[in-house]
Amino acid sequence: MAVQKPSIPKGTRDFSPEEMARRNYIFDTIKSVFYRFGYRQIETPAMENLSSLLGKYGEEGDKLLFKVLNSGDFLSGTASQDFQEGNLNKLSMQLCEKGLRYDLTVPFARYVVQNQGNIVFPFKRFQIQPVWRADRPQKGRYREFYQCDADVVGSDSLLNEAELVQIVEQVFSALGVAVTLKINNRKILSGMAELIGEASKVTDLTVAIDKLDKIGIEKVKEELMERGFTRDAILRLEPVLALSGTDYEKLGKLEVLFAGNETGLKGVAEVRTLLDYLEALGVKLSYVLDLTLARGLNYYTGAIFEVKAHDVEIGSISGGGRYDNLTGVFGQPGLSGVGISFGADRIYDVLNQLQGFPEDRLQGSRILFVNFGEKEALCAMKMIRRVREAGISAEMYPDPAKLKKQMGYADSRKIPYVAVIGEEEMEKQMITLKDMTTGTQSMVSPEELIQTLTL
RNA sequence: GUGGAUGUAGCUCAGCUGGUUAGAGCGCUAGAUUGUGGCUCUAGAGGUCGCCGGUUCGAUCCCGGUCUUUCACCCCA
Repeated sequence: MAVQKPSIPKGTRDFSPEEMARRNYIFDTIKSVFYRFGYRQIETPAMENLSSLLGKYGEEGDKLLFKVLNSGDFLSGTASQDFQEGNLNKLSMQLCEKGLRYDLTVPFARYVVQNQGNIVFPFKRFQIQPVWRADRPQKGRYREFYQCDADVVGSDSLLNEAELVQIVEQVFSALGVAVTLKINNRKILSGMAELIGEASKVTDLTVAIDKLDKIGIEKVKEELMERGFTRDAILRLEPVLALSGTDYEKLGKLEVLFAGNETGLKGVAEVRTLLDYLEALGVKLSYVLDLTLARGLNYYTGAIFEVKAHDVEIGSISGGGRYDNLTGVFGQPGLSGVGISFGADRIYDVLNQLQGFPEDRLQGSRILFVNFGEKEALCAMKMIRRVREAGISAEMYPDPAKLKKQMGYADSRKIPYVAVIGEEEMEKQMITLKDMTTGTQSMVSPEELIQTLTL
């Protein structure tokens, strides 16, 4: 067979032991916060039925779904006419009935409806799994990446939102990353659309104004024109976007503008309540009401969140919001949910740039036992059993290689201690223990060895 | 999906506006040091110059295509 160059698909990555140690540090930190807030873990399959996925993420989202080709005779049921005419949508539905999950929220909604008989509401679950998007990769954007989601369904209370903000606070304070949480509300955005007489174009409006701080007001106006907004509508929008002051001041001004605008006023009231909660709770996280924050996923109906890291140029590292009827499309209407999602891969990139990983906690074995040959190795293995029973990670060099080589192995693996058991040590029932950081070594008893390593 | 860059040793990169043997640093292997890592010195291994095709007496270099990586846009974590 011809030798082929090893490679992996575009936008995917391998993770080395060092990278996994760092990734697990992130996962463990997030997980422990989730547990602390009473969330419990579930997992769902990598593949969902395509019908569960399609139509949940908007037109763009549908295009980014990875579809899985049917097994067996996947051409049966297709018509050659469709191939000739290039009816891609129809064909893809016939060729693929499964797709890789695009996020964790929609599979969760499916899970909730499918298992509604066994779920006690309100249901708090978290989920840490990879998701896949057929996007063109670039900085901080991969085709396979991990999300860490915590969601509550079956409760309308804004206390849930307040809890999610605290989760964000605790996760990033534990990781030592300075961030700002942007808060907005989809009802405010709907109110804006209504206010300017373009109620049917909420999505177009949000996509455009989301770019405000990036491209400036003039470009946003241009884009709105392109998206078919009237000059008059844009004129009326401008003062809303220009609202300034503290969060509460902005809310006050909005309230005046929204007079008689039911949806808009409801959004203002929700944000006000949330801000009140956060203040009463003494939340130290930096947060701000950002009226231009939109977020693309079109299933959000209430609060929306997005987290930006300070000091690092990267897209949002976390986001979420409330969705009132995601379970409705699966046949269980009236269940409101709210959740937050942490982008583990981007958080990794941020911590990497900030050199924020606690390297000392991320290593492997604490001690390496040198291999001098069959008899000595067996004796060392016995000692290793005792060391491991004491809860210390230990390993032996599996081959009787030159001592220099074994030492070099310990050095490159950053193993802090090396134990040498040769003929002399076997006779005396002692171990030569070398401290690799200081370079000193001494003869110790098995008990002393364990004691040294336990410190 | 649109537009721009990129690909030479395991890694980071040189390579003269197309010429005979493609280099460096780091890493790796061995030795100096047969029971002691890091530092030093010595030697060595390692390349179909991303892949396919074209132009040419001759291509790592020029042209076309393709794939990879990467940047911006769209969109998004």
